[in-house]
Amino acid sequence: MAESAARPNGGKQSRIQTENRALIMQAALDVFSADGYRGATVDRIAERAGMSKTNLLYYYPSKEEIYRSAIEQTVEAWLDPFDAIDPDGDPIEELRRYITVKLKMSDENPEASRLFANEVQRGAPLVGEFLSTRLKALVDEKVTVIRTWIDQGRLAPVDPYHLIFTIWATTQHYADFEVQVQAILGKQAKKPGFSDQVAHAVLSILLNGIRPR
Amino acid sequence: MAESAARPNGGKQSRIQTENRALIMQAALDVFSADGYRGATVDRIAERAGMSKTNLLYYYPSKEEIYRSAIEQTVEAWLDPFDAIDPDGDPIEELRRYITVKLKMSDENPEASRLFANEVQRGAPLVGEFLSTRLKALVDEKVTVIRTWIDQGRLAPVDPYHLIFTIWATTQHYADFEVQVQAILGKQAKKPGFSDQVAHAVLSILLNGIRPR
DNA sequence: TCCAAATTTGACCAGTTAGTCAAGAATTTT
DNA sequence: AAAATTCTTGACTAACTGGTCAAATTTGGA
Repeated sequence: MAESAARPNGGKQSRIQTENRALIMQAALDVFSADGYRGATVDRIAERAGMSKTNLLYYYPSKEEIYRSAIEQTVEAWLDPFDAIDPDGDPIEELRRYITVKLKMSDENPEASRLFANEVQRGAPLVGEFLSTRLKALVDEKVTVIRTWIDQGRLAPVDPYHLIFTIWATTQHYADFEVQVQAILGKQAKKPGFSDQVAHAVLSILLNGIRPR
Repeated sequence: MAESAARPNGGKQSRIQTENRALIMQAALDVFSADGYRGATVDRIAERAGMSKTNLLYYYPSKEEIYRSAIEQTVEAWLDPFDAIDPDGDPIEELRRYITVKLKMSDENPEASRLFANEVQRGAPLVGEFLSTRLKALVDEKVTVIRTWIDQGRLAPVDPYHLIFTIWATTQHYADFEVQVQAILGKQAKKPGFSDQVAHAVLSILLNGIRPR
């Protein structure tokens, strides 16, 4: 008897499984991030993945499951560099590195950023739980680190929560509002060195502020 | 012969017209900002506006037209305070005022912010033209102003474009990621003085930076 | 090669959606 | 008050959507 594709044998995936699941995830990222959960159609995701809708539903049992997988994948990738902020490192260097990594992620995988943004803007029906438990705990932890740095005089006395929000906002903006950035900057936003230029400008503003010195 | 409601007589709107159009626009803002263009349904907008779908379609001929109206309204409100940045004012004061106003807009009308964000993230099918013409021109104008301020030594030498993006990103974040902010800050994010607290923190970071002085 | 399992698909179904239509109810004008 | 206009609605349609099913095709190991 043919088993569900989710677990064809002892948890191992065949070559075809691995390939097709990867194709589906990439297509899901593209379509969900562009059209939102309700706006996306399984047909479109299938077309983008180069297979029939029926076949796609052989690998993932429902639209919601495809979405859930795509979101989970995105969230994990999103958390890693934040978690990596080192309490024992130099504050400015740690934040510089985090901002640089996040800008790079926005540049290289803007669809993931938009998918997550879309989910949160919808009211986070799926990741709401995650936000108020795991993410909140992690943020609280980093906030303590930042407070220590401030107490040691190694960082200006800013509200750590809003500092984190400001970093998230700024770095995500270049993915989420990519079209707007390109409309305003023109073709320069597509040139090779652009992401370095962004990193330099953003770091300059967040590190030094805009008040003349 | 009954004429289209769009122009019942010489352009004047009856009391009922005015009332219902306002109801529809508010409902459209709510629903489109939560579910996106494709995810929103005319039925839901009508329900939210407290009338039948058929009646709603009497006032706006199609879903797209409802969306277009809501977007246009939002864009206009969004442009005003940016346009108001005064070349002859004090740079820090002008930017402080702009940031404060934008934060207030995010606080008071987060739906509008999310509607616009959603449109841009979708690839700006409707406002794309606006972004690369009118908005670009306005941004270029303000960039010149900021450059002058920098040349006069009244502002730190930052890239004006990215300064503007940073301000937009940060101020919009509190509307677009409202759920995330609340999940992390808890109930404190709902208290009366919260928006002032946000304004203070964001201004402190953007004006002074986070490097210790 | 042969066969069982895995993969793929077209036809189909039930529910939803944008928009139409004709007719009834409310409001304004005369 | 009567007539004309504006407003409102339920019933309907055609297109689309998520998901099922049985049958065909392909794959990989013995």
